[in-house]
Amino acid sequence: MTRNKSALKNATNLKFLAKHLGLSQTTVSRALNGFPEVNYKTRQLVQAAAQKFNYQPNARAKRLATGRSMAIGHLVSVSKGHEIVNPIFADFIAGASARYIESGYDLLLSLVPDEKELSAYDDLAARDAVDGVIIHTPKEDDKRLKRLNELNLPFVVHGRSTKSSEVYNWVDVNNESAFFRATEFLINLGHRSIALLNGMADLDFAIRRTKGYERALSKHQIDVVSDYILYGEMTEPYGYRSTIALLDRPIPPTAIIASSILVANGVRRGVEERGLKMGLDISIMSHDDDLSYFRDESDVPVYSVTRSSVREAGYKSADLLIKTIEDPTRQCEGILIEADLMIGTSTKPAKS
Amino acid sequence: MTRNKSALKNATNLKFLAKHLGLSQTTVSRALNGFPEVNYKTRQLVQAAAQKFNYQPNARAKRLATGRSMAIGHLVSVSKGHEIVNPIFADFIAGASARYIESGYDLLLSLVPDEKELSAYDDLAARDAVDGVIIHTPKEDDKRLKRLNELNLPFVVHGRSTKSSEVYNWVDVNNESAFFRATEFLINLGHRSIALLNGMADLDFAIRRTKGYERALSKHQIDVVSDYILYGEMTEPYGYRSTIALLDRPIPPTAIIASSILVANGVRRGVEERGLKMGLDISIMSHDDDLSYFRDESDVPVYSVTRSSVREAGYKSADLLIKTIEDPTRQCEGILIEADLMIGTSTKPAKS
DNA sequence: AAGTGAGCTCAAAGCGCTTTGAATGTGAAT
DNA sequence: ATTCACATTCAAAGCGCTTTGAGCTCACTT
Repeated sequence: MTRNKSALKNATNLKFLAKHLGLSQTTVSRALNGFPEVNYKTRQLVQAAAQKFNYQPNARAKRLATGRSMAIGHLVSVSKGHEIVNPIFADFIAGASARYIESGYDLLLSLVPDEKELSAYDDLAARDAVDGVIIHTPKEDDKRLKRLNELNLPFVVHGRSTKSSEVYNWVDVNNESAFFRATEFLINLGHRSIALLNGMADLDFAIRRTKGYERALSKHQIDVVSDYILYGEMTEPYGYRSTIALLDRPIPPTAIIASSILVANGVRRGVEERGLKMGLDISIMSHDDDLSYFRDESDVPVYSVTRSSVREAGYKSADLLIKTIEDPTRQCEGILIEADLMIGTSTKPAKS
Repeated sequence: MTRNKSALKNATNLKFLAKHLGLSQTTVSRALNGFPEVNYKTRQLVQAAAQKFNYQPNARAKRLATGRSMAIGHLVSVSKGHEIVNPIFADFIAGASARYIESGYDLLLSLVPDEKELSAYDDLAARDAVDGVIIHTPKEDDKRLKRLNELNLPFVVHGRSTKSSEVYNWVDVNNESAFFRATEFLINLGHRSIALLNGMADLDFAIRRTKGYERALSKHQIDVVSDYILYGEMTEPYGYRSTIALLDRPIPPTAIIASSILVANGVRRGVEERGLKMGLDISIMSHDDDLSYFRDESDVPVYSVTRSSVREAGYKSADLLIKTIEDPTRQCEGILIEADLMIGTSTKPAKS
């Protein structure tokens, strides 16, 4: 083990400042933290001196003294083998980070292997390293919720865990309604065989999406063909491969709904490789997380999509978590975000 | 200000453990931290008890006592207006995080608005919140390097800052050579008018890429047409728009080099919209950061690319930073990664 | 003149660890 | 029996902040 001397990066500490001002540490600390019992003039002097010496309270000491970590944990689990980082992740984090900065929280990020997912939360709690966590991509019955409630660590789920019996905070897009509307929109255009390229089958949002899709079909007396519902990791190649497979069937679908814009890109590739025109020969819809690096600024959007900003979801999740941390008596809350339905050129009436 | 009582999430602290064992805190601490002066049997007992009570030293207290934050900062600057999070970021972080976990560091992430970029480092240093930082997407003469050296905060640059006179650690892909090879590869296929869809013009890597591209042209006595070099935010729509513009010129290029696989996707969209066949009618190359959600697992790769794993760069950057933090006397080091040239179906000999 | 209370300020006690420097016990060497 | 070295262990002093509880002034009542 290293026996490191503290490098003392910043010599301007409270002690120094207090001595310099001829005041006690108590008064200086209170002056800077906005306590009312400090004389106006004293506070002015203290603030001026703090400014002058660029004094910032040492984060480590502050955390120990207050018993608060002023940090939020984001654990992202990565499966061994196919180590895919969800591309929506970056935008979600961007939204959350903006909210954290407003309240002075740090964002602690950790990518953990699948199998260590649960114990990673135990560690975090035992070390008391964060004041709360955000749960990403929950399963239909996610074990993490129970564990976190037991650990008494505040958390917010991005998404939901339908079959979990836990009480918890969540922020979610109305996936069921979004995919219901997308499907119905295609049905109203005359499409009868509509394929769904969904995410991984054990994820809660994927299940809700299927549900919305099936509800629309049922409503219009269209049989659900289980062959038309595919599940997989939402990558561009997945969209491509699935599309090729679908188009090569004896009876190919006339419309495809993709679970993300990345998948939709793969779908387009497949469609074009088979010499078809998107929109004209086959309609394509997608869910769109409004990712910054995929944003479509053109006047007429390319894809017809159900759109919902994942960055906004990040901001709202962070907001809810902070409220929960700062008021432990607070009731759990769920925030449901409705997606917008945007019509682009990728959907056209079905050929008759 | 809140006057929060410490919630005391985990009652199993050192004091408790020591009392329980009938030992001093000193001995328990040393037993757990592997100090040699602890009796073998005592250590066994201590470790057993720690295990039993799931004792983990409180992170806040440990940090204050050791004077180390055990955290690395990643500041990502986001421009107001077009708030784009670089998509390679997620994979880079994944690589870095893996290395941090090995050594017990936390990863502190913060997205700061452009204009606060420098002061954000000051804050981090003054609060003494991290032991080091990683610099993302450096400019050709990046002000951050000087600032960090002044602050005496260890750092590693992902990329380089060619015109900076600072001494610093870096991990970079050999962009110049990669784009030289890509360009020469196209030239050898008979292409003479080759467009380059580069990243933002003030970024160091973009400048190096242009340099490699121009060097290849010069070597083969081909005039550099400045109209053929475009700069922009590396998104899919940028690839698309630029391609349309290029193809609609009186003399369109016969080959296009894209700066990222995301841009290449846009290029393909433009090419196909103009009714051309990728490879056959126009050759496309790209740089490929081997992003997890874009990975092309097919036998014959779609794109011809210069490939270099950004995740690996993340791991190496983290490794270099940790070494620097743990040995402050260490000399600065630069790690240059060569990209692989992979031939796909998107490049064919130029039509004569 | 004594009593009261508001307004400020302070010394000191944590927060839960690590680390220093001293103390103890043990057996070998003198 | 005394000394010395070695192996263990411990009490106490930080780390740099926040917060408690007390104290000191000064103005204002009664």
